[in-house]
Amino acid sequence: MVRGKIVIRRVENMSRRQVTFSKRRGGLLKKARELAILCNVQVGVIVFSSTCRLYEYANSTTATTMGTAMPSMIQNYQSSQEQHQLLNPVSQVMVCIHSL
Amino acid sequence: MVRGKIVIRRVENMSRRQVTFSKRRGGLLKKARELAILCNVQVGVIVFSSTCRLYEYANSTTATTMGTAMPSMIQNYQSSQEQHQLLNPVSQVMVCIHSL
DNA sequence: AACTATTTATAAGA
DNA sequence: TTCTTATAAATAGTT
Repeated sequence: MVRGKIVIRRVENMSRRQVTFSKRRGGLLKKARELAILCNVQVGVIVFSSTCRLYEYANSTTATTMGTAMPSMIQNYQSSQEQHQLLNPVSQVMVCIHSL
Repeated sequence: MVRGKIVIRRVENMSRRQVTFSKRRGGLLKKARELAILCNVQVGVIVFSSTCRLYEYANSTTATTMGTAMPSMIQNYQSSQEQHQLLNPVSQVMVCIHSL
């Protein structure tokens, strides 16, 4: 039962954080899918867990092959950001080593 | 007032669709931000309206310059996709540098 | 944009 | 991890 309002701040207890992550990640992806369908818009969501596991949702308003929605979304994003990227070049990479 | 459950299906009325888009888009971005903070994970959301206007949220768990979170997220996404192609899912290895 | 009845999400407990 | 349930949060239709 919800005992009261929670404050939006990092959950310190690790196992509680894991449970919250699992629940809210599902909720976010569901909301993303609903927004895409209801409003006929392009939506992309990327989530990396603390162990760098990837969770994602992406749709396309145009017909595409399975699994191409996110790359297409990223292309659209980069196109729309071209001018900004010229001003703010980024080369940061998060390196991941994790046994799965 | 909500008269009953809605079916997740494209809203046909244009002005209602616009209102739904505005409300739910805000809700989605808020949920994304909450997930990132509560669970200390990397979250990226991209939404393109039907007029191709961009709405986005992205955070980074490592310190980054303003406005670099989404490009960083995209790089991580593309890296993780490359690794999926190169490595067998069974023996995938990743390194995770992450602030906890 | 504000209101509010209802649905939906979800925190904590089992 | 899944289910339950009380309560908070989101939101559809109205104004």
